[in-house]
Amino acid sequence: MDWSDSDGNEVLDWESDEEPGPGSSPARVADRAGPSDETCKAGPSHRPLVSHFMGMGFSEDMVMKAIKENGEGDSEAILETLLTYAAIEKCPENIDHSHNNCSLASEENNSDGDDLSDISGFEDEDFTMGLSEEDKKYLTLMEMGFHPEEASAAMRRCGPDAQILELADSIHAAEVQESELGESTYSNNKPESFSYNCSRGKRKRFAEETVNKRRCVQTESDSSLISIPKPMVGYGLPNQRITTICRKLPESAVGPPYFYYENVALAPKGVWETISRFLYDVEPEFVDSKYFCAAARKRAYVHNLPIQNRFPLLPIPPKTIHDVFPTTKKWWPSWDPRTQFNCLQTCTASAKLTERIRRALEHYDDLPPLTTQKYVIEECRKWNLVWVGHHKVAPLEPDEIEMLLGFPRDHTRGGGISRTERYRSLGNSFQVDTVAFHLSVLKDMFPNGLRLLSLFSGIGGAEVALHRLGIRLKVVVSVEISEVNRNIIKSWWEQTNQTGTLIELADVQQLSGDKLEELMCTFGGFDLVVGGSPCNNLAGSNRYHRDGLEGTHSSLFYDYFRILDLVKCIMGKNI
DNA sequence: TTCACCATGAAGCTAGTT
DNA sequence: AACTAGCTTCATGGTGAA
Repeated sequence: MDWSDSDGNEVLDWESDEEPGPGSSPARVADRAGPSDETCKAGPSHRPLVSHFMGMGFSEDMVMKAIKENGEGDSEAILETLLTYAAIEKCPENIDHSHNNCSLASEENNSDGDDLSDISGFEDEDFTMGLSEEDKKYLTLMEMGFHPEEASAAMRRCGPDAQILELADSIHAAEVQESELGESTYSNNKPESFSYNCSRGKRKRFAEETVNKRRCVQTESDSSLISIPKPMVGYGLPNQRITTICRKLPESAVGPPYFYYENVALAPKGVWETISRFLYDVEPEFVDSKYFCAAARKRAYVHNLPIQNRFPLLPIPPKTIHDVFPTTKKWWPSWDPRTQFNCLQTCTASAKLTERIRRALEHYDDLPPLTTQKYVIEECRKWNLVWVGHHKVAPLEPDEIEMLLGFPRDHTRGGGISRTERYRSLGNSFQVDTVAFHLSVLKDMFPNGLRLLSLFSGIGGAEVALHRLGIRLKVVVSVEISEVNRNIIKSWWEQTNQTGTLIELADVQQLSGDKLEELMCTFGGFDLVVGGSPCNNLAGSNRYHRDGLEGTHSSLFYDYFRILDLVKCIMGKNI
């Protein structure tokens, strides 16, 4: 059986997509290799300093020039200059400006190396505007090629006032210590016991190994807790000028197929460790959609996609409440400081609550007492209420939520779906712009379209994202338990005049190996396996059954893994 | 301490049917 | 009028991170 693309026009080099290319971090690559012998060429007076920076991966010429510019005394300034040089050197050829509206103007302004104000590496002020100094330091560390967790850990160790150089040193020191102890938390080559390689006969061993893995969770979770990076920007945001982060995937994680798994970031302790362990030790990418739209949505994504040359969907959505809903500005009281929404959930505020708020405010003109303000703001934050009149708040309408999440207007409207059901479906969905940004790297790889296996499809967030990216959907096998959601996808499929094939199935648990093999025989395999399994038992807002990954609904994650693993095996990478 | 969180389930409501 | 099914409303708390 030939599992290559049926069109025979997409021969991908699956092994090389994460190789350090021209866009990879000089800091990172050299860091791993250790200081080079070339250090000796540096002048005697500068030698320790030059070695230090060359050890971080900067070229000798660059270091010498930076020292000359700043003098030897100010290491922090030298480092900033070096980062600027690195940015200038890499930007034009490594960032694909054709896909986004990234302007080179500010880069030109910085090209003399004197203006270091933009060290955070962002062109679009939108994204840096709200960031604290601490956040900016974090981003700088990431641009230097450090892993998000390394950066977070160093910032915890060194405190909020630590300078970049001190933080970088701290990370190096930690690495040295780890290597001396013979264990590396962030190592690309994890111990054998952690890996789970797909191989012949694996399907038979699946159940047994799954149980063993589950058992491992309790004992290992304490020693390798994943910390959530702050700011929650993942491997970078749109219009970020420097994308130097380079990650090396564990061998067993490399496709085909590509996979993309999503769930709530703030899951109970140990959950993401378990998910990551199952999904071939790929570390989650934590992203808050507040950087992509006007509503927060803290999620983690485990995927084996390349992270270079991502581009955002256009038009870029507005990121403040006032920009999205200009009419609310008229009624927005000065004492309500919100500029963005909290997470759009599956339930909305009751009419009684909005009435209680109206009554609480009716006796005051403009400035109610602080206790009233506090009460109203608290409820507004909790339920994402907007001001629609004097002293009058209201929950967001379903079509407004559709817009915020990046879906076409009326995507969930009609077809017999109730209003409550719309809220629930939307609350459970992807934020399309965020997911599309991550999936955008597939556009150049699959110019003729791709074959998608979409598990827990919901209202088709992944499908909509790929479509909006202009990626043709040759085949979509969508598995979704809810009939109304399946109808929504089918309706969208017809309305958008798709030319591919859509197959809708109801239950991931019923998707057997045989059925999967049959589908893959028909279509020649899948290029991408997307899924966001239920979060019911993980979400903080569930006060009844927050039972973790073993909960009734959330344990369906294991079906995502089971199916992905089957696809990997059938695609035959190791057969 | 404060804040946020893809929720749940019982009770009430409503439209349709007999 | 009585019944039913499906939908809406309402009240409810704990965990984890900063």
